Amino acid sequence: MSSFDEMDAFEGASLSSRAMAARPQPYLDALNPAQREAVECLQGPVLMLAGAGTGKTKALTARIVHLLTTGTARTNEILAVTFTNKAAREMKERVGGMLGQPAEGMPWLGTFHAICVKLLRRHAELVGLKNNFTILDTDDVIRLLKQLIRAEGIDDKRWPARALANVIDDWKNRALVPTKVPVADASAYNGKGVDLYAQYQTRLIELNAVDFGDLLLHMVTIFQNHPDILEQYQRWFRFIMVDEYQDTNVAQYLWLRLLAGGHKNICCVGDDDQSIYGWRGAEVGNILRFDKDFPGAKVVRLEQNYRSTEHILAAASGVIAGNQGRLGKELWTDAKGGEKVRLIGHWDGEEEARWIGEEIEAMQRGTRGQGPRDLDQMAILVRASHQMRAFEDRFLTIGLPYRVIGGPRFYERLEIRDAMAYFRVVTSPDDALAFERIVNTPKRGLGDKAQQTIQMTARENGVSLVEGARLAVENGLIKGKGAGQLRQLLDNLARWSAMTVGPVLEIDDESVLDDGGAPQMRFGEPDVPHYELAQIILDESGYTTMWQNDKNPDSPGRLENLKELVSQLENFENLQGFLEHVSLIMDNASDDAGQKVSIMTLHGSKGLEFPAVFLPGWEDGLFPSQRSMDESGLKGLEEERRLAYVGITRSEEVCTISFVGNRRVFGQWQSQLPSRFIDELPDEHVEVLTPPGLYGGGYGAAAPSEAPVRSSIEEKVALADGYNSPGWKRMQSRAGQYGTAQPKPAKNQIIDVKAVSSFTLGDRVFHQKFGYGMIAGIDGDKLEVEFDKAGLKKVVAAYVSASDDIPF
DNA sequence: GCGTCCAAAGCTGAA
DNA sequence: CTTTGGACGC
Repeated sequence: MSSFDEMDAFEGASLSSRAMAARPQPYLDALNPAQREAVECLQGPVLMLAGAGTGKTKALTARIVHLLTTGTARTNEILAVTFTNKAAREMKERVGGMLGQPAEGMPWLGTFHAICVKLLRRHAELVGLKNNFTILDTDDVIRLLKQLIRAEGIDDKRWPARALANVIDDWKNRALVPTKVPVADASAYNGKGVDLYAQYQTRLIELNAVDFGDLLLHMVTIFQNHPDILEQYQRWFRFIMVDEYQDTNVAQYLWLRLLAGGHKNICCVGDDDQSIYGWRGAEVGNILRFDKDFPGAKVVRLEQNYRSTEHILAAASGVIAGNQGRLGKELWTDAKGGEKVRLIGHWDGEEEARWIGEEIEAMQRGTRGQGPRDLDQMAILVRASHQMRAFEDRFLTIGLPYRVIGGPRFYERLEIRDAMAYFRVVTSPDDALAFERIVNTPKRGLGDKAQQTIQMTARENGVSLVEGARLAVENGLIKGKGAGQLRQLLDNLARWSAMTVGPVLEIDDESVLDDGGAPQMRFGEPDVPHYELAQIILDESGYTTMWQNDKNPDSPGRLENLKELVSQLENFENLQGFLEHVSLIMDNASDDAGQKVSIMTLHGSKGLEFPAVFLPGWEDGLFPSQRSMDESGLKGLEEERRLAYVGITRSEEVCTISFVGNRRVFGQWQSQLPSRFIDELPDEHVEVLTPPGLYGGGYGAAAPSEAPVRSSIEEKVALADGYNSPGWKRMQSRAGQYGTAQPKPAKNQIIDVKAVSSFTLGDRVFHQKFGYGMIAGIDGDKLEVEFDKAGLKKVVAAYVSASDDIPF
């Protein structure tokens, strides 16, 4: 086997033939002809069209290994980009595995964002940044935009900052700097979009900060404006590989095209049928026109699927066939037989969760005719994250271990973000956003007015916020209790800063590029270990105490999280390194230990596979998502369909699709129709399950206002026998017409003014939040109601409806 | 300046 | 149903 030491012996020369002859290449023997073709074609542009489960990652990693063992490239000459950290990690591991040792030497294997951070740190000054710039996450961005919006006198209720953030993000994805935004987009955000975008960019530079989109955008700008720098990297990255090419947006596409422009040794791997990120600017067009960008490109199709049984594959193919304008691949498999895709309907979401929970337990015990399965082999893939809740609730109840992947992330929690803001202020005192966040957390008697004074002082003197705060307090502009507390905070900050050491970025010069070393960042040695410093900061700032004194039931949990945060810090060399890791790798540092069922979104499941997969919530409006169809029409629907395809193709052996008749949306019952994708599943590859017991099966027919009730046996039978018949479908579409016309219960059923007067003392009423109660008093349009559970409350009559229930 | 109460909005998707 | 932000009272 090769090793990096051995490879050093080949340094600097063109060695392919010698190396090839000298080394055994077992990784090549493990490939099928198509994979091998793609792997062995090292020079020139290559497009690998790889369907789901066709050994794409295997081929990609084999290609890297092939580049290395043939001596064609050295590890640091290969630029390999992925979209997720998960994918990058996996590829590193697999390259290491094939080489027989860890692939530490692949410095340029990573996500677009991680690689761009490295590059941008080297060239930050070219776009007006310092090399220790901060990376803002979505939360910071929104807060910043809100400030700008309010400064413009725009009502941020009518024009939410979030909407502007989306617009700007969209422009950045399309590699549009403010001056390049097309006239057609001038109306964006009430006509103020472009102006605010420009302001926002200016502000970011002032703050020495970037957002996610900037990482790419700035690098594209630099490459475009500095041909010499671009050329350096073109020489440097002699081989480029891109995973999930169908998901690249315009900015990423330009970035790649610029870098590959010289040698054109670029190998892109993708599957147009798995393009599911159109909403964040991905252009399927990139993959469709690859051979126009790179004339003479070799196109290889991987069509043999090694993952799923033929029924699962056929079901997926049947669904995706409904899309127009595909490059067209025909997946096939040697694996014959297996179970059909299973389909089941339930009364509501709770029952769906209950049934899936039981099914999982049965699979675990092996009583479902398959032999026992580990929980790790099972996954629930949902369309929208709010669907997860029903499963979590249910699994907690029955004590079924689960793990949520990509759910509410550790680093997005309030306490973690606060703690990190402290770290940020300490490591870079210019970080205004972080300072704003912590200045009055815990409460230091520094409210709106004091904070405005700080802002003004800073602006008038042209200094940072921290500096402005010091000036303000020294000049007695801040009064009362706040002044002393602020002074103490500032002293603390200065002290903590002295205990750490700022990043000593050693910008490597040309020679480093030429002699083969990757650009490095090095940091000085701090006086106190950073993890101890972190603990000190949290304790001395009073932040820990704040939660200790908080009586909320979740406070202990928050303290736990802070402890966890500090202990994770030990894995990093310094606070800066940690902060960067956090901003780029928002992975769930979930406890991998133990057997657990995975719950995740369909988007999050891409690239994964499980023996048994559950796909709940296949209902029109939820999946395909109404919003997607409203916003993007047929294009949106086709993307949803690809999502369905991705979901089904995650499964190896058992795939169970389910839908419900009633679902609670915003706490209100809505009747649902089965997804149109269910109609598109080929009958001969689907088995319709009869719901067990006497429950379930009904949908759309019963008034959703009542709590779920037992459905009739007739309904159940109709579901079991008739779902495939044209008559059933017609019935369902009719039910849909009636269904949507049905009066909605509770909240929406607002009682008009005339009706209000009809309330009298003693009437039974229903309130969406407080439940049932009796009217105890009437005061204009307000009612005093003695609620059965919530006690006496004064509520607006419009939010109460008459009820004829019987108190229990 | 801080806490409490109430009305309104929100649930795609994510580095 | 849950979360959030604004209004109001202390």
